[in-house]
Amino acid sequence: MSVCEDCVVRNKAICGSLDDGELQIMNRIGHKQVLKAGQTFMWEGDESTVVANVIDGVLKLTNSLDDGREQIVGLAFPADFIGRPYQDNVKHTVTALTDTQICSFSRNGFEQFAHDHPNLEHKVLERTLDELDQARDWMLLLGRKTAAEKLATFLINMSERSADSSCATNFMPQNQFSLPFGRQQIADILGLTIETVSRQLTDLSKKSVVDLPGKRDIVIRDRDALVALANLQP
Amino acid sequence: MSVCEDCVVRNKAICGSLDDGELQIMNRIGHKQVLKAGQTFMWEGDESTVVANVIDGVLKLTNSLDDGREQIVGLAFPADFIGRPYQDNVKHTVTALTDTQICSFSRNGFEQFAHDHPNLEHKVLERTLDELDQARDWMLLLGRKTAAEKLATFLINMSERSADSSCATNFMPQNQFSLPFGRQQIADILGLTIETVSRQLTDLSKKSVVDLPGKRDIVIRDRDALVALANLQP
DNA sequence: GCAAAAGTTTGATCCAGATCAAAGAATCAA
DNA sequence: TTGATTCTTTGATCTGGATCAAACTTTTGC
Repeated sequence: MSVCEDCVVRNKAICGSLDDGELQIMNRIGHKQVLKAGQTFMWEGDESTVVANVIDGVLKLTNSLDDGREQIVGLAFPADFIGRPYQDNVKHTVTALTDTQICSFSRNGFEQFAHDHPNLEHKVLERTLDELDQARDWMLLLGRKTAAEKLATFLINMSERSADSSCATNFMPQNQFSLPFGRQQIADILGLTIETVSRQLTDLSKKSVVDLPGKRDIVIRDRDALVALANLQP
Repeated sequence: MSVCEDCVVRNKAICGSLDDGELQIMNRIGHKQVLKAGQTFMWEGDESTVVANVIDGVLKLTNSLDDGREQIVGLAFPADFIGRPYQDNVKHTVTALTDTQICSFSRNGFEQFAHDHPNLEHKVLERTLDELDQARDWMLLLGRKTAAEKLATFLINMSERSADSSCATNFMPQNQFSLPFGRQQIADILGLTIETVSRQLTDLSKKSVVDLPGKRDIVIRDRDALVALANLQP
């Protein structure tokens, strides 16, 4: 396995808090691992035995009901942390949306290492607090926004996330990007049906707010209009 | 200000990880504070300057849109931690639902203390991870459950939370409890309107699944039926 | 104890988004 | 290249929950 020095997400992931010596130890307990698109890394209810950093690719975190209804409760992009330390069972399913590379650790090994390196644990805390804020923001969307507002908010959000993962020096949101997933997945993120998602996107396209050159491609033509439609909270 | 030894939530709150000496230091930087029912502790977007432990009472965390639509994104019960360390602005409004007592710290003081006491920071991390799991569970409810399922899930959930705050030795969920809030608040938790909440509760009462002796009182008469209606994920 | 205010229930109606159905597009396999 | 599969769009219809409206209940203040 290659050393962390080569790791593309080294500076953005939690390991960014470690010095070279610490990184070597972490290196010893971590494993690079590949997931094919569609492959599930852990299932809701599973015993929590591994945690990982995403190196490349996108994963979805989902909760679902026994009749098949599914809600995507989070997305993990490169440098994000997945898995559940300090808890015996994981609460949501983690599935790769694209071919994915992760750097995984046994939960025990990770917890031990984190215990000895408060810097690392602090990074995990900061990340978790951010994710909690994001999850709570999303609750407003799920509980109170209309379908049109949901789609607009989603597109703005994705354009900002695409910016992060593309180029480290340029944090401008991208007005042109490709989604790592299809219409059904968008529906599962927004708490809508696939038909409603399709209709709303067609509407946005008819209004010339966005272009849809390919099935998964989005071009934002009128960002101000999209922001207005999103009704972002003040 | 009285010492932490008298504090009723001492063992359940994050300060439970501290020894007596540490607690005395924490005591020096903390202030007991009282909030009247309805009083807002911090506003969404405010500069983050204070954090606190809830000693007694219940608070709601909310996000809202400029046209008044509101979503309750969390509840804080005794021993819970509120506020946002490691971030310059808070992302949601925190408001007392009942008369409330909290133990508050300046964010700076708290962060400094946490930095010097990894045990405490670890407790905050564990709590934050739990809250994140809960928030994500709630996203499934908001995005995918029907009104009837939402009400049933809510009642089961509240009965379990009431158990915790009442008696430390007995963790049995209570079948009889009083809610710290009215119908509109329930609607804001579930992403429904007040009318729908009222109708669903009336239905449950007609089916003899619950009794509603007072405006804010709930008696669960048939817990199995309620669990079945809640469609809790497997 | 009584009027005013606030919160809750109930009824009638409406509509945003779901459901059902089928026709395109794109992708894939051989 | 073609047929099969999968995904997406579009159309028609239905319905759960919202909205509008009004009556009822509880709480509050004097």
